[in-house]
Amino acid sequence: MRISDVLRALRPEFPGVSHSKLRFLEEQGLIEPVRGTSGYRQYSASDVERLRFVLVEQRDRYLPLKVIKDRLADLDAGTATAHPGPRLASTDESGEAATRFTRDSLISTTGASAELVESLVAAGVLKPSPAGYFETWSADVVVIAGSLAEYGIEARHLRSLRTAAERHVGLVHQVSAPWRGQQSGSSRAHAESVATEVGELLTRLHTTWVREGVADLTSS
Amino acid sequence: MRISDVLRALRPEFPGVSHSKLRFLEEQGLIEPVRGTSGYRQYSASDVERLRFVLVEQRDRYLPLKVIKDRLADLDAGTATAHPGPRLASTDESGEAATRFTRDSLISTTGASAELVESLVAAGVLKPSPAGYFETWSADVVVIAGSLAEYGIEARHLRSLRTAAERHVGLVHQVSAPWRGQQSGSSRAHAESVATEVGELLTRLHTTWVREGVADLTSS
DNA sequence: TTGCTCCTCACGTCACGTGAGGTGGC
DNA sequence: TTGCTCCTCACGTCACGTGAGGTGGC
Repeated sequence: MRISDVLRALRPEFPGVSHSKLRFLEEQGLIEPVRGTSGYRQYSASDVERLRFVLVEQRDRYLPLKVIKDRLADLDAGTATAHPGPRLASTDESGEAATRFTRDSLISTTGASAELVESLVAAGVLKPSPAGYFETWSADVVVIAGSLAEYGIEARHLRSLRTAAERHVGLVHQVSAPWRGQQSGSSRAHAESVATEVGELLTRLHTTWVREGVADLTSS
Repeated sequence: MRISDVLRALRPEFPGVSHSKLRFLEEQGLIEPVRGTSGYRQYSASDVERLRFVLVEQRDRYLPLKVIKDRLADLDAGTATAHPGPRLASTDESGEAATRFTRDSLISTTGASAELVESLVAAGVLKPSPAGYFETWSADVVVIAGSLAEYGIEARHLRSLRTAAERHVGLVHQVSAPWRGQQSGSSRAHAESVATEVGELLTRLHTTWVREGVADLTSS
Protein backbone atom coordinates (compact mmCIF):
# COMPACT_ATOMS: atom_id res chain seq x y z
CA MET A 1 0.00 0.00 0.00
CA ARG A 2 1.14 3.51 -0.69
CA ILE A 3 0.71 6.31 1.81
CA SER A 4 -2.61 7.52 0.42
CA ASP A 5 -4.06 4.00 0.66
CA VAL A 6 -3.03 3.84 4.28
CA LEU A 7 -4.68 7.17 4.98
CA ARG A 8 -7.88 6.09 3.30
CA ALA A 9 -7.91 2.87 5.31
CA LEU A 10 -7.33 4.57 8.66
CA ARG A 11 -9.39 7.76 8.25
CA PRO A 12 -12.80 6.38 9.18
CA GLU A 13 -11.51 5.10 12.50
CA PHE A 14 -8.90 7.82 13.04
CA PRO A 15 -9.89 11.08 11.35
CA GLY A 16 -6.81 12.78 12.75
CA VAL A 17 -4.23 10.96 10.66
CA SER A 18 -2.38 12.89 8.01
CA HIS A 19 0.52 12.50 5.66
CA SER A 20 2.75 14.54 7.96
CA LYS A 21 1.69 12.53 10.99
CA LEU A 22 2.70 9.25 9.35
CA ARG A 23 6.01 10.80 8.37
CA PHE A 24 6.52 12.04 11.90
CA LEU A 25 5.77 8.63 13.42
CA GLU A 26 8.36 7.15 11.07
CA GLU A 27 10.93 9.79 12.01
CA GLN A 28 10.37 8.89 15.65
CA GLY A 29 11.04 5.23 14.90
CA LEU A 30 7.55 3.86 15.49
CA ILE A 31 7.16 2.40 12.00
CA GLU A 32 9.53 1.58 9.20
CA PRO A 33 7.77 1.10 5.87
CA VAL A 34 9.87 -0.37 3.08
CA ARG A 35 10.87 1.96 0.24
CA GLY A 36 10.24 1.09 -3.41
CA THR A 37 12.81 1.87 -6.08
CA SER A 38 11.15 5.23 -6.61
CA GLY A 39 11.64 6.17 -2.98
CA TYR A 40 7.89 5.87 -2.31
CA ARG A 41 6.95 4.36 1.03
CA GLN A 42 5.42 0.89 0.82
CA TYR A 43 3.25 -0.02 3.81
CA SER A 44 2.58 -3.69 4.53
CA ALA A 45 -0.53 -4.99 6.27
CA SER A 46 1.48 -5.41 9.47
CA ASP A 47 2.68 -1.80 9.21
CA VAL A 48 -0.94 -0.73 9.15
CA GLU A 49 -1.71 -2.95 12.15
CA ARG A 50 1.18 -1.32 13.95
CA LEU A 51 -0.15 2.13 13.10
CA ARG A 52 -3.59 1.18 14.34
CA PHE A 53 -2.05 0.11 17.62
CA VAL A 54 -0.17 3.40 17.96
CA LEU A 55 -3.27 5.47 17.19
CA VAL A 56 -5.44 3.56 19.64
CA GLU A 57 -2.91 3.99 22.44
CA GLN A 58 -2.75 7.69 21.69
CA ARG A 59 -6.46 8.23 21.45
CA ASP A 60 -7.82 6.00 24.17
CA ARG A 61 -5.00 6.02 26.70
CA TYR A 62 -3.29 9.36 26.06
CA LEU A 63 0.15 7.78 26.10
CA PRO A 64 3.06 9.84 24.77
CA LEU A 65 4.86 8.44 21.75
CA LYS A 66 7.96 7.44 23.72
CA VAL A 67 5.94 5.11 25.91
CA ILE A 68 4.09 3.68 22.92
CA LYS A 69 7.42 3.05 21.27
CA ASP A 70 8.61 1.09 24.28
CA ARG A 71 5.43 -0.96 24.33
CA LEU A 72 5.89 -1.72 20.65
CA ALA A 73 9.46 -2.85 21.34
CA ASP A 74 8.13 -5.16 24.06
CA LEU A 75 5.59 -6.60 21.67
CA ASP A 76 8.30 -7.11 19.07
CA ALA A 77 10.45 -8.90 21.62
CA GLY A 78 7.50 -11.10 22.54
CA THR A 79 7.76 -10.03 26.16
CA ALA A 80 4.33 -8.46 26.15
CA THR A 81 3.53 -7.70 29.74
CA ALA A 82 0.22 -6.92 31.33
CA HIS A 83 0.04 -3.20 30.69
CA PRO A 84 -1.16 -0.74 33.29
CA GLY A 85 -4.74 0.45 33.17
CA PRO A 86 -5.80 3.66 31.51
CA ARG A 87 -4.09 6.67 33.02
CA LEU A 88 -6.47 8.64 35.06
CA ALA A 89 -6.62 11.94 36.78
CA SER A 90 -6.46 10.38 40.17
CA THR A 91 -3.42 8.17 39.84
CA ASP A 92 -0.75 9.83 41.90
CA GLU A 93 2.31 11.55 40.48
CA SER A 94 4.67 8.65 40.86
CA GLY A 95 2.37 6.56 38.70
CA GLU A 96 2.55 3.96 41.47
CA ALA A 97 -0.31 1.95 42.85
CA ALA A 98 -3.75 3.53 42.82
CA THR A 99 -4.67 5.60 45.83
CA ARG A 100 -7.49 4.66 48.10
CA PHE A 101 -9.53 7.05 50.13
CA THR A 102 -11.17 6.96 53.51
CA ARG A 103 -14.45 8.79 53.76
CA ASP A 104 -12.68 11.81 55.22
CA SER A 105 -9.78 11.91 52.79
CA LEU A 106 -12.27 11.61 49.96
CA ILE A 107 -14.14 14.64 51.27
CA SER A 108 -11.00 16.70 51.82
CA THR A 109 -9.36 15.98 48.47
CA THR A 110 -12.52 16.59 46.45
CA GLY A 111 -13.71 19.52 48.51
CA ALA A 112 -17.19 18.03 48.47
CA SER A 113 -19.65 18.23 51.32
CA ALA A 114 -20.14 15.30 53.66
CA GLU A 115 -23.83 15.30 52.74
CA LEU A 116 -23.05 14.79 49.08
CA VAL A 117 -20.85 11.78 49.80
CA GLU A 118 -23.45 10.35 52.18
CA SER A 119 -26.23 10.70 49.65
CA LEU A 120 -24.15 9.07 46.92
CA VAL A 121 -23.41 6.10 49.16
CA ALA A 122 -27.04 5.88 50.26
CA ALA A 123 -28.19 5.84 46.65
CA GLY A 124 -25.81 2.99 45.88
CA VAL A 125 -24.00 5.17 43.41
CA LEU A 126 -20.74 5.25 45.31
CA LYS A 127 -19.70 1.97 46.87
CA PRO A 128 -17.05 1.65 49.55
CA SER A 129 -15.19 -1.65 49.81
CA PRO A 130 -16.24 -4.01 52.61
CA ALA A 131 -13.33 -2.57 54.61
CA GLY A 132 -14.77 0.90 54.18
CA TYR A 133 -12.31 2.27 51.64
CA PHE A 134 -13.16 4.12 48.46
CA GLU A 135 -11.27 3.33 45.26
CA THR A 136 -9.37 5.89 43.21
CA TRP A 137 -12.27 6.48 40.84
CA SER A 138 -14.47 7.65 43.68
CA ALA A 139 -12.84 11.07 43.64
CA ASP A 140 -13.80 11.58 40.00
CA VAL A 141 -17.32 10.39 40.69
CA VAL A 142 -17.75 12.74 43.66
CA VAL A 143 -16.47 15.75 41.75
CA ILE A 144 -18.70 15.11 38.76
CA ALA A 145 -21.70 14.40 40.96
CA GLY A 146 -21.00 17.66 42.78
CA SER A 147 -21.17 19.59 39.54
CA LEU A 148 -24.38 17.80 38.56
CA ALA A 149 -25.87 18.62 41.94
CA GLU A 150 -25.54 22.31 41.08
CA TYR A 151 -27.96 21.68 38.24
CA GLY A 152 -30.40 19.90 40.50
CA ILE A 153 -29.44 16.36 39.56
CA GLU A 154 -29.38 14.32 42.73
CA ALA A 155 -27.86 11.02 43.72
CA ARG A 156 -31.04 9.05 43.06
CA HIS A 157 -31.06 10.28 39.45
CA LEU A 158 -27.60 8.83 39.01
CA ARG A 159 -28.69 5.36 40.05
CA SER A 160 -29.88 4.46 36.56
CA LEU A 161 -26.68 5.76 35.04
CA ARG A 162 -24.69 3.50 37.31
CA THR A 163 -26.88 0.52 36.48
CA ALA A 164 -26.45 1.17 32.79
CA ALA A 165 -22.68 1.34 33.16
CA GLU A 166 -22.72 -1.96 35.04
CA ARG A 167 -24.64 -3.63 32.25
CA HIS A 168 -22.10 -2.37 29.75
CA VAL A 169 -19.28 -3.81 31.81
CA GLY A 170 -21.21 -7.07 31.74
CA LEU A 171 -21.07 -6.95 27.98
CA VAL A 172 -17.33 -6.41 28.09
CA HIS A 173 -17.07 -9.37 30.43
CA GLN A 174 -18.95 -11.65 28.05
CA VAL A 175 -16.78 -10.68 25.13
CA SER A 176 -13.46 -11.11 26.88
CA ALA A 177 -14.51 -14.26 28.76
CA PRO A 178 -13.16 -16.77 26.22
CA TRP A 179 -9.59 -15.61 26.87
CA ARG A 180 -10.01 -14.98 30.55
CA GLY A 181 -10.24 -18.58 31.70
CA GLN A 182 -6.98 -19.45 30.00
CA GLN A 183 -3.90 -20.40 31.99
CA SER A 184 -1.51 -18.92 29.47
CA GLY A 185 -0.14 -15.53 30.33
CA SER A 186 -0.37 -14.25 26.80
CA SER A 187 -4.06 -15.19 26.61
CA ARG A 188 -4.74 -13.38 29.83
CA ALA A 189 -2.88 -10.34 28.58
CA HIS A 190 -4.94 -10.52 25.44
CA ALA A 191 -8.18 -10.75 27.43
CA GLU A 192 -7.11 -7.59 29.19
CA SER A 193 -6.43 -5.62 26.04
CA VAL A 194 -9.68 -6.85 24.47
CA ALA A 195 -11.62 -5.79 27.55
CA THR A 196 -10.02 -2.35 27.60
CA GLU A 197 -10.60 -1.79 23.91
CA VAL A 198 -14.24 -2.92 23.98
CA GLY A 199 -14.87 -0.83 27.07
CA GLU A 200 -13.52 2.28 25.36
CA LEU A 201 -15.62 1.60 22.27
CA LEU A 202 -18.77 1.31 24.36
CA THR A 203 -18.12 4.55 26.20
CA ARG A 204 -17.44 6.36 22.95
CA LEU A 205 -20.71 5.10 21.55
CA HIS A 206 -22.57 6.25 24.61
CA THR A 207 -20.89 9.65 24.44
CA THR A 208 -21.76 10.00 20.76
CA TRP A 209 -25.41 9.27 21.39
CA VAL A 210 -25.76 11.58 24.35
CA ARG A 211 -24.12 14.41 22.39
CA GLU A 212 -26.42 13.72 19.49
CA GLY A 213 -29.47 13.82 21.73
CA VAL A 214 -28.37 17.02 23.44
CA ALA A 215 -27.70 18.69 20.11
CA ASP A 216 -31.17 17.72 18.91
CA LEU A 217 -32.59 19.14 22.10
CA THR A 218 -30.98 22.50 21.59
CA SER A 219 -31.49 22.83 17.86
CA SER A 220 -35.24 22.35 17.85
CA MET B 1 -6.95 34.11 46.22
CA ARG B 2 -3.30 33.56 45.44
CA ILE B 3 -2.16 31.25 42.70
CA SER B 4 -1.76 28.22 44.93
CA ASP B 5 -5.31 28.63 46.24
CA VAL B 6 -6.60 28.67 42.70
CA LEU B 7 -4.70 25.50 41.89
CA ARG B 8 -6.04 23.75 44.95
CA ALA B 9 -9.58 24.77 44.05
CA LEU B 10 -9.35 23.62 40.43
CA ARG B 11 -7.23 20.46 40.80
CA PRO B 12 -10.00 18.01 41.73
CA GLU B 13 -11.98 18.89 38.63
CA PHE B 14 -8.99 19.66 36.40
CA PRO B 15 -5.94 17.69 37.43
CA GLY B 16 -4.01 19.09 34.47
CA VAL B 17 -3.74 22.66 35.75
CA SER B 18 -0.35 23.96 36.81
CA HIS B 19 1.33 27.15 37.77
CA SER B 20 2.87 27.48 34.32
CA LYS B 21 -0.45 26.80 32.63
CA LEU B 22 -2.15 29.62 34.51
CA ARG B 23 0.74 31.91 33.61
CA PHE B 24 0.47 30.86 29.99
CA LEU B 25 -3.28 31.51 29.87
CA GLU B 26 -2.61 34.96 31.26
CA GLU B 27 0.12 35.62 28.68
CA GLN B 28 -2.36 34.67 25.96
CA GLY B 29 -4.84 37.19 27.30
CA LEU B 30 -7.50 34.77 28.56
CA ILE B 31 -7.39 36.03 32.16
CA GLU B 32 -6.09 39.12 33.86
CA PRO B 33 -5.71 38.68 37.61
CA VAL B 34 -5.04 41.84 39.57
CA ARG B 35 -1.55 42.27 41.05
CA GLY B 36 -0.96 43.07 44.73
CA THR B 37 1.72 45.53 45.81
CA SER B 38 4.15 42.64 46.07
CA GLY B 39 3.58 41.69 42.46
CA TYR B 40 1.74 38.52 43.48
CA ARG B 41 -1.28 37.62 41.32
CA GLN B 42 -4.64 38.05 43.04
CA TYR B 43 -7.42 35.94 41.55
CA SER B 44 -11.00 36.95 42.15
CA ALA B 45 -13.93 34.54 42.25
CA SER B 46 -14.89 35.62 38.75
CA ASP B 47 -11.34 34.97 37.54
CA VAL B 48 -11.71 31.41 38.78
CA GLU B 49 -15.08 31.10 37.06
CA ARG B 50 -13.44 32.31 33.88
CA LEU B 51 -10.68 29.74 34.25
CA ARG B 52 -13.23 27.02 34.81
CA PHE B 53 -14.93 28.01 31.59
CA VAL B 54 -11.65 27.90 29.67
CA LEU B 55 -10.70 24.51 31.08
CA VAL B 56 -14.10 23.00 30.32
CA GLU B 57 -14.00 24.24 26.72
CA GLN B 58 -10.54 22.76 26.33
CA ARG B 59 -11.31 19.42 27.92
CA ASP B 60 -14.80 18.70 26.69
CA ARG B 61 -14.83 20.44 23.34
CA TYR B 62 -11.17 20.41 22.31
CA LEU B 63 -11.30 24.03 21.30
CA PRO B 64 -7.98 25.82 20.71
CA LEU B 65 -7.24 28.76 22.99
CA LYS B 66 -7.75 31.34 20.28
CA VAL B 67 -11.35 30.23 19.78
CA ILE B 68 -11.97 30.12 23.51
CA LYS B 69 -10.60 33.64 23.78
CA ASP B 70 -13.07 34.83 21.14
CA ARG B 71 -15.94 33.15 22.95
CA LEU B 72 -14.89 34.82 26.18
CA ALA B 73 -14.83 38.18 24.43
CA ASP B 74 -18.36 37.51 23.18
CA LEU B 75 -19.49 36.68 26.68
CA ASP B 76 -17.86 39.85 28.01
CA ALA B 77 -19.62 41.87 25.35
CA GLY B 78 -22.91 40.25 26.31
CA THR B 79 -23.41 39.12 22.76
CA ALA B 80 -23.34 35.46 23.71
CA THR B 81 -24.44 33.64 20.61
CA ALA B 82 -25.67 30.11 20.28
CA HIS B 83 -22.38 28.29 20.05
CA PRO B 84 -21.80 25.47 17.62
CA GLY B 85 -22.08 21.93 18.89
CA PRO B 86 -19.09 19.88 19.98
CA ARG B 87 -16.58 19.48 17.20
CA LEU B 88 -16.62 15.99 15.91
CA ALA B 89 -14.61 13.88 13.57
CA SER B 90 -17.30 14.03 10.97
CA THR B 91 -17.82 17.73 10.67
CA ASP B 92 -16.35 18.70 7.36
CA GLU B 93 -13.19 20.73 6.90
CA SER B 94 -14.84 24.06 6.36
CA GLY B 95 -16.54 23.70 9.72
CA GLU B 96 -19.74 24.59 7.90
CA ALA B 97 -23.11 22.95 8.36
CA ALA B 98 -23.19 19.33 9.43
CA THR B 99 -23.08 16.78 6.68
CA ARG B 100 -25.88 14.37 6.07
CA PHE B 101 -25.48 10.97 4.55
CA THR B 102 -27.55 8.84 2.28
CA ARG B 103 -27.38 5.11 2.94
CA ASP B 104 -24.79 4.72 0.18
CA SER B 105 -22.62 7.71 1.11
CA LEU B 106 -22.64 6.48 4.69
CA ILE B 107 -21.36 3.10 3.55
CA SER B 108 -18.72 4.55 1.29
CA THR B 109 -17.32 7.10 3.73
CA THR B 110 -17.16 4.67 6.64
CA GLY B 111 -16.01 1.71 4.60
CA ALA B 112 -18.55 -0.42 6.45
CA SER B 113 -20.47 -3.29 4.88
CA ALA B 114 -24.05 -2.81 3.75
CA GLU B 115 -25.06 -5.66 6.08
CA LEU B 116 -23.67 -3.85 9.10
CA VAL B 117 -25.65 -0.71 8.31
CA GLU B 118 -28.80 -2.73 7.63
CA SER B 119 -28.49 -4.60 10.91
CA LEU B 120 -27.96 -1.39 12.85
CA VAL B 121 -31.07 0.13 11.32
CA ALA B 122 -33.07 -3.04 11.89
CA ALA B 123 -32.06 -3.08 15.54
CA GLY B 124 -33.23 0.50 15.94
CA VAL B 125 -29.72 1.57 16.85
CA LEU B 126 -29.23 3.74 13.82
CA LYS B 127 -32.19 5.86 12.83
CA PRO B 128 -32.55 7.55 9.46
CA SER B 129 -34.70 10.67 9.30
CA PRO B 130 -38.22 10.28 7.84
CA ALA B 131 -36.74 11.49 4.53
CA GLY B 132 -34.21 8.67 4.66
CA TYR B 133 -31.12 10.67 5.55
CA PHE B 134 -28.58 9.83 8.23
CA GLU B 135 -27.23 12.55 10.47
CA THR B 136 -23.54 13.39 10.85
CA TRP B 137 -23.16 11.27 13.95
CA SER B 138 -24.19 8.17 12.08
CA ALA B 139 -20.71 7.83 10.62
CA ASP B 140 -19.17 7.68 14.08
CA VAL B 141 -21.75 5.17 15.21
CA VAL B 142 -21.18 2.93 12.20
CA VAL B 143 -17.39 2.96 12.60
CA ILE B 144 -17.54 2.17 16.31
CA ALA B 145 -20.17 -0.51 15.78
CA GLY B 146 -17.95 -2.01 13.08
CA SER B 147 -15.07 -2.30 15.52
CA LEU B 148 -17.35 -3.83 18.13
CA ALA B 149 -18.62 -6.34 15.58
CA GLU B 150 -15.07 -7.67 15.29
CA TYR B 151 -15.34 -8.66 18.93
CA GLY B 152 -18.67 -10.39 18.38
CA ILE B 153 -20.86 -7.59 19.69
CA GLU B 154 -23.84 -7.29 17.39
CA ALA B 155 -26.42 -4.64 16.72
CA ARG B 156 -29.00 -6.14 19.07
CA HIS B 157 -26.49 -5.88 21.94
CA LEU B 158 -26.22 -2.17 21.29
CA ARG B 159 -29.94 -1.62 21.67
CA SER B 160 -29.73 -1.30 25.45
CA LEU B 161 -26.81 1.09 25.14
CA ARG B 162 -28.88 3.30 22.89
CA THR B 163 -31.84 3.16 25.27
CA ALA B 164 -29.61 4.11 28.18
CA ALA B 165 -28.21 7.08 26.27
CA GLU B 166 -31.73 8.21 25.44
CA ARG B 167 -32.71 8.12 29.09
CA HIS B 168 -29.71 10.25 29.94
CA VAL B 169 -30.68 12.78 27.31
CA GLY B 170 -34.10 12.82 28.98
CA LEU B 171 -32.41 13.81 32.21
CA VAL B 172 -30.61 16.63 30.43
CA HIS B 173 -33.93 17.74 29.00
CA GLN B 174 -35.55 17.89 32.43
CA VAL B 175 -32.75 19.95 33.87
CA SER B 176 -32.58 22.49 31.08
CA ALA B 177 -36.38 22.70 30.64
CA PRO B 178 -36.93 25.69 32.92
CA TRP B 179 -34.89 27.94 30.58
CA ARG B 180 -36.04 26.37 27.39
CA GLY B 181 -39.60 27.64 27.35
CA GLN B 182 -38.41 31.22 27.69
CA GLN B 183 -38.86 33.74 24.93
CA SER B 184 -35.72 35.63 25.81
CA GLY B 185 -32.72 34.91 23.66
CA SER B 186 -30.29 34.95 26.54
CA SER B 187 -32.37 32.41 28.43
CA ARG B 188 -32.42 30.13 25.45
CA ALA B 189 -28.66 30.48 25.05
CA HIS B 190 -28.30 29.64 28.71
CA ALA B 191 -30.52 26.57 28.34
CA GLU B 192 -28.22 25.44 25.59
CA SER B 193 -25.02 25.80 27.57
CA VAL B 194 -26.60 24.11 30.58
CA ALA B 195 -27.72 21.21 28.41
CA THR B 196 -24.27 20.81 26.88
CA GLU B 197 -22.52 20.96 30.21
CA VAL B 198 -24.84 18.50 31.92
CA GLY B 199 -24.60 16.14 28.96
CA GLU B 200 -20.82 16.15 29.14
CA LEU B 201 -20.90 15.51 32.87
CA LEU B 202 -23.18 12.52 32.40
CA THR B 203 -20.99 10.97 29.71
CA ARG B 204 -17.91 11.48 31.85
CA LEU B 205 -19.60 9.73 34.73
CA HIS B 206 -20.58 6.84 32.50
CA THR B 207 -17.05 6.61 31.13
CA THR B 208 -15.58 6.62 34.62
CA TRP B 209 -17.81 3.79 35.73
CA VAL B 210 -17.22 1.63 32.70
CA ARG B 211 -13.45 2.05 33.07
CA GLU B 212 -13.70 1.22 36.73
CA GLY B 213 -15.67 -1.93 35.97
CA VAL B 214 -13.31 -3.03 33.22
CA ALA B 215 -10.29 -2.48 35.46
CA ASP B 216 -11.91 -4.60 38.17
CA LEU B 217 -12.57 -7.27 35.61
CA THR B 218 -8.96 -7.49 34.55
CA SER B 219 -7.38 -7.12 37.96
CA SER B 220 -9.16 -10.02 39.61
C1' DT C 1 3.48 15.60 -22.37
C1' DT C 2 0.41 16.36 -18.47
C1' DG C 3 -1.58 15.89 -14.07
C1' DC C 4 -1.11 13.52 -9.98
C1' DT C 5 1.21 11.49 -6.20
C1' DC C 6 4.96 11.31 -3.66
C1' DC C 7 9.57 12.92 -1.84
C1' DT C 8 12.88 15.75 1.40
C1' DC C 9 14.43 19.54 3.97
C1' DA C 10 13.52 23.77 6.71
C1' DC C 11 10.80 26.34 9.45
C1' DG C 12 6.52 27.45 12.06
C1' DT C 13 3.23 26.59 15.86
C1' DC C 14 0.49 25.34 19.76
C1' DA C 15 0.41 24.55 24.59
C1' DC C 16 2.75 24.32 27.74
C1' DG C 17 7.35 22.51 31.15
C1' DT C 18 11.74 23.55 33.22
C1' DG C 19 15.21 25.65 35.30
C1' DA C 20 18.05 30.01 36.71
C1' DG C 21 18.23 33.76 39.48
C1' DG C 22 15.82 36.91 42.41
C1' DT C 23 12.27 39.04 45.69
C1' DG C 24 8.10 39.30 49.13
C1' DG C 25 5.61 37.54 53.55
C1' DC C 26 4.87 35.63 58.13
C1' DT D 1 16.64 35.18 60.27
C1' DT D 2 14.62 31.30 57.92
C1' DG D 3 11.73 28.72 55.02
C1' DC D 4 8.20 29.20 51.82
C1' DT D 5 5.70 31.17 48.11
C1' DC D 6 5.82 33.79 44.41
C1' DC D 7 8.05 36.41 40.49
C1' DT D 8 10.23 37.03 35.59
C1' DC D 9 12.88 35.88 31.72
C1' DA D 10 14.95 32.39 28.57
C1' DC D 11 15.00 28.16 26.61
C1' DG D 12 13.30 23.38 25.80
C1' DT D 13 9.81 20.05 24.13
C1' DC D 14 6.17 17.39 22.18
C1' DA D 15 3.43 16.43 18.21
C1' DC D 16 2.76 17.68 14.55
C1' DG D 17 1.46 21.50 10.11
C1' DT D 18 3.06 24.15 6.22
C1' DG D 19 5.18 25.48 2.39
C1' DA D 20 9.27 25.37 -1.11
C1' DG D 21 11.37 23.01 -4.53
C1' DG D 22 11.95 18.72 -6.87
C1' DT D 23 11.16 13.88 -8.77
C1' DG D 24 8.49 9.33 -10.08
C1' DG D 25 4.29 6.95 -12.49
C1' DC D 26 0.55 6.04 -15.71
